[in-house]
Amino acid sequence: MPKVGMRAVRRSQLVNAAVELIEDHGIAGTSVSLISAKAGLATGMVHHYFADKNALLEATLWELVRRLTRQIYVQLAEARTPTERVLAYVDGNLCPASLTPRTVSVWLSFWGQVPHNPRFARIHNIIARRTQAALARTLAECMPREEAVRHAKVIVLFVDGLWLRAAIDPEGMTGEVAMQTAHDFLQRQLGAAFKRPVTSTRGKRPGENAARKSKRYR
Amino acid sequence: MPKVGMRAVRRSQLVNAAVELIEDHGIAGTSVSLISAKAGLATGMVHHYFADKNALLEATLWELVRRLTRQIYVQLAEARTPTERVLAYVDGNLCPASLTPRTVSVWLSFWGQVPHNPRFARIHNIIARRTQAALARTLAECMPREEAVRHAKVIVLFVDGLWLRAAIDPEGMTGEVAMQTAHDFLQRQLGAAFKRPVTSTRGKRPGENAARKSKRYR
Amino acid sequence: MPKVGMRAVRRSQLVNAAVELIEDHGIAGTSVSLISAKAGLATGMVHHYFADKNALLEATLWELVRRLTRQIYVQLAEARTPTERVLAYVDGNLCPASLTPRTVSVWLSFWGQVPHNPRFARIHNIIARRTQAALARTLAECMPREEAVRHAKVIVLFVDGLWLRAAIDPEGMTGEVAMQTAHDFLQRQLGAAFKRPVTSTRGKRPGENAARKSKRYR
Amino acid sequence: MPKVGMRAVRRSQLVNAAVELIEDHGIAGTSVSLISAKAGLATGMVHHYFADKNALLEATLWELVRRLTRQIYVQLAEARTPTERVLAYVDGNLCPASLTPRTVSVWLSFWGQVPHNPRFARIHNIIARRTQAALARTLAECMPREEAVRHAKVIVLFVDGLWLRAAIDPEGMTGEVAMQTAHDFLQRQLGAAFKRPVTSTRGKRPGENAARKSKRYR
DNA sequence: GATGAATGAGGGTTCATTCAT
DNA sequence: TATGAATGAACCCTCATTCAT
Repeated sequence: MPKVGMRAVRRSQLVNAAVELIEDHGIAGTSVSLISAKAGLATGMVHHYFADKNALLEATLWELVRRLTRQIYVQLAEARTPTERVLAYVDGNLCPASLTPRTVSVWLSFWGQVPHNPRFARIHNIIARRTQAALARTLAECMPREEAVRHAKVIVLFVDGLWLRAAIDPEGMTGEVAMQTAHDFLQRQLGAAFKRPVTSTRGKRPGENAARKSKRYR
Repeated sequence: MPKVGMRAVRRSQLVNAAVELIEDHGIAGTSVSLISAKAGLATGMVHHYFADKNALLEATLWELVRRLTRQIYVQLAEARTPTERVLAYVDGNLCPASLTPRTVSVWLSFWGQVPHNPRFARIHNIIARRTQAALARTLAECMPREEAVRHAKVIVLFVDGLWLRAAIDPEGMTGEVAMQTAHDFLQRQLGAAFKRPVTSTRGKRPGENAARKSKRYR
Repeated sequence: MPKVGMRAVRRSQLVNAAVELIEDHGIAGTSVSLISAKAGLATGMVHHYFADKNALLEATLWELVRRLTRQIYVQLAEARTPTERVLAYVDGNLCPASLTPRTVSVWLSFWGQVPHNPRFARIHNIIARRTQAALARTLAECMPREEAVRHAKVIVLFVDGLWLRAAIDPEGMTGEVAMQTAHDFLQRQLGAAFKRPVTSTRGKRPGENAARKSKRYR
Repeated sequence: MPKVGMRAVRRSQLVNAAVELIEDHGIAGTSVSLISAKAGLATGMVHHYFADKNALLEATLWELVRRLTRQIYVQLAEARTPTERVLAYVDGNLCPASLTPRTVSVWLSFWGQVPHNPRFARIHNIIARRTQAALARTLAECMPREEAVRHAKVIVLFVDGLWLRAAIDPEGMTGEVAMQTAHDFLQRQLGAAFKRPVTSTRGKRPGENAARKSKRYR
């Protein structure tokens, strides 16, 4: 009889293998047989557990989302004030653990598919909307709703810009630089509302003690 | 003697065909035979005029740069003050003529190759450095050098963010919206230094009467 | 489970098809698609069972070595004295079963690749060394070691010369002629040490009753 | 009006370029465009001066024959006795100037084509017959005709064997080694008829002072 | 005489996918 | 559940040859 839970295990094996391969060779350089080989499985398994290559890639994209979300949770775990929570979002996206050249490269690969793959486009839009909404909600705690939305938009755009830059110039735009740039920006952008001195060592310890709170950023 | 000047003509044909195909199907979906077919040439011609597919793609990327630069020239033609020149840069990048879904899609395709293609990476870094320097130089006309550099960085990042967003959500982030968002942002970001009321209809007429001034953005 | 043992079967099919095609059209005229077609398989199979065309050709060369070795075994099976064993080597190389125009043609094709293919060069050198050593060992049974080595070298060179000649003039230099020429040569070259009257009909019956003895020529 | 003699000049340019390329990359790796490029001419010129690629290769083969013949002339120039003339033939074929890895490699390339190219086969047979006849004629000056023919055959085969070996193992079988091996062999093979002490430095100076005598080896 | 543009078939190779076992 | 054999279209690229200029 079939082993229980095999499905989840196998899918996870394949997805993780796919992430690594896309990091190294991009989506174009990642074939089904490479994925199954790296996962230690036979080629046939990919189509046994996924409808086709695209379905596997879609699951892979969700896995990326999950990983990034986890980083944000890590930061959120210790955030107490709205200001800190905004920072947590930004830092979760830009901390060295998130903004590695490899990670950024995978995201870039998927972005490149968006215009020709409605499924990917949909996922990205969901994420973008979710993120912006969460950010706006947080900001609304200490400023008028309208202003909060406007700021949320700007922050998301700025973070996206940092990611794109990191992808194109991984040496010049490391996680450290990106965080510093973002902090400076936030300081000026949010002005008085952003009182807290942004000097903490936050983002430097990707402590595993978090990842439990606030489904809001999921 | 064989027809003279064919080289330039054919290369141009092939590059333009490549742009169109990448707009429609991405780099992955753009094969050499499709390119030559769209250009109305035999498959062999691609390798007669380019070392390989990659060389053609590189030329294609430069063509994209050229097109974008031309839009910036269009805007610059009528810019008189530093403020207007900063706007010209931003509008050249975001005006509806530049930020079409198709154009954005091609750029995204090339960005996706950057981590695995040193040639593309080099080109993108050249452009980024060039752009930021030009912007900083312009801003330095009305503020301290250091501050100018800082603003230039932020503006470039913000524009990049807008492009990425436009790529992922072409409906929501049209050229018009992008320009408006950017103008609002600039207004706040540059503050007093940015006195001029940004309300012009600029960017809506991609007049061909320009493209002559200021080698600085070249 | 997939069919077991297919690997060996398919590789053999492909190698045999390659031999036939190279016999007929040379290596240059033997394409992967021709090979797979002659083997009754899809083109993809070649790269499923071999790293690339070169790996298939390498396996094909080893198959040729195997076939030639088998002929030598056939002759060795009935050899009792050192003299007879020397003759067995020579006859195994030159008997009509070995020295057909087609066989010679395939070898010539591979020789032609040697200067530009290190793998082929290596294989040929291995064979040459092996052969000469075996011959010298046998000759050493009835003459001083030094002399045996000298004779072995000469015999190998002479046999090579006969192969080259057979390749260039298959009509004039048939297996029969080659054997007779070699026997005359050996008679004179080895002189007294070569007492046995070389008149047998050996080599004319490629009996399949042998191929078991003496690992020495392996 | 057409420049006189251009034909010969151009053909020579192309043939020499072909020799160099085949030395480096074999016949398979030598394309028409490579040849014309190396000759400093346009691609079209090959088909202007030769019927097709094969005709050029044929001319190239004849050029190789010419070069080898010239080496034999060099040796023949100083040969006085029949014995010396036999040596001259052998040395002309094997002297370091003739038996370079590159030269041997080109010949091997052409041999590889022989079974599938009647034109090449014909040329090779002409040369072989010519050579053997000349050698037999010389030997007949100091031994019975029948014996001379037999020896001529053996010598030619042995020299061919040395070439093949040199092709497959250029390090081990240099011109020097080949000459020494051949001299030893001749000494023993021809025995009393071969009185002259073979110790001269012959073959070490490819003096250009010869190349005039005896059309017999042409 | 000389150029190199142009062709299109064919080269080796990779690939997602299917399926018998 | 799991294997990897099998397919064949499509990939990029090379080539000998022709031909307008």
